[in-house]
Amino acid sequence: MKAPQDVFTEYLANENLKMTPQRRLILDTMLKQEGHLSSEELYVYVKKRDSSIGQATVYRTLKLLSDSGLVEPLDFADGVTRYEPSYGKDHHDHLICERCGKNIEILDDTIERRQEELAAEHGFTLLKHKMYLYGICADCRK
Amino acid sequence: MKAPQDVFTEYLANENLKMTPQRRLILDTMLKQEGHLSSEELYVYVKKRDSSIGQATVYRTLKLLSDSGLVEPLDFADGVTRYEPSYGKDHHDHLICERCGKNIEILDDTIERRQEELAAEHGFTLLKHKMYLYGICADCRK
DNA sequence: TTTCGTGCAAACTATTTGCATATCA
DNA sequence: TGATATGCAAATAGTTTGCACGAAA
Repeated sequence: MKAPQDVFTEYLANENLKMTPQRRLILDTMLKQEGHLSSEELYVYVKKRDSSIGQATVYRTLKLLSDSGLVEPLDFADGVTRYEPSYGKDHHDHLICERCGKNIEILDDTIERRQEELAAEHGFTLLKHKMYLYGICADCRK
Repeated sequence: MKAPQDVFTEYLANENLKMTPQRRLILDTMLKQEGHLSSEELYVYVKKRDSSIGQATVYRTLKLLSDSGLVEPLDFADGVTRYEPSYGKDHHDHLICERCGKNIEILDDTIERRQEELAAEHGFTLLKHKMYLYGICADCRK
C-alpha cells in the first residue's frame, strides 16, 4: 500500500494542484492524531508546529484530503464537521454515548448487506451511507 | 390517540410554558406540509398566514415541537436542519438520491434488530439512531 | 400581575471567499 | 514564468440571543 503522503501528492498532481509545506504538515498532523478532529482542533495542533499557518488553509486542505479519500468527514450533528483518517482503514459506523461522548467504531455485515439490498429494492445504486447509534454506555449507566 | 395540538398544549403546560397563537399557527402549518421542512422554509409558509410572525419564533417553536416529540429533526448534512412530523408516525430512515434529491422513507426490521444487538454487545442502551443511505435513483441513472 | 413570549436586530459559530502577495512546478 | 497557494480579514449561512414591549395564565 502506498504511503498516504504519496497518495496525496499523486492526487494533487492529477488535479494540477501543488504540494506545499503547509499541506504536508497538515496531513502529517492529521494522521498523527487519533480519532475525530474538527478543523478547529486540527488547526490548534498544526499551529503548534508552524504558527504561521492560517485557519483557512486547514479548512481548504481538509477538503482536499477528503476529496482524495485520505480522510472521511463525520457528522455527529453538533454543528461541527469532524474528520478521521480513512486511508487503508476499513469502513465502520459509530456508536456514541450521549452522556460521556465515548465513540466506538462498529461494523456489522448483516446491516451492510441489508443496506445494499434495500437500496436495490428501490432502484438505487448505493454510494455511501451514514449510520450513527446513540445511547448510554455501561460506565455512564452505573 | 390525542390530537397533536393537545399534545403540544399539554407539553407546554407541563413545562410551565404558554400556548400562543403563533405556536398554534406554526404547529398547524408544519403538520399541513408534507415531508421535510427547514426552519426557513416553514417560516415562508407561516408568513403567508401571518406576516407579523418573526423568524426567531419559528426557530424557537421548532425546538419546542422537537422536545415535545411532535416533530423530528433530520440531518442530511447540507448544513440545514430539517424537520418532519413524527407524532403517531412509525420510525423510518432515509434513502436519498444525491443527484435529484429524491427522498424515500425506508424501514427494515433486520437492521433495526441488529442495531439493538450491536449496542447491547457494547454495553450500550440504545436511545436512537440515524441512518441515511445515499445513492443514485433509477431515474437519474438513465 | 407576574411570568413568559414575541419581533427585531445584533451576536454567534462554523465555514467560505476575495484579494494581494508568496510559492511551487 | 505562470498558475496555484497562502494568510488575512471580510463575507456568508444558519441559528441563537438580548432586549423592550406585549400577551397568556
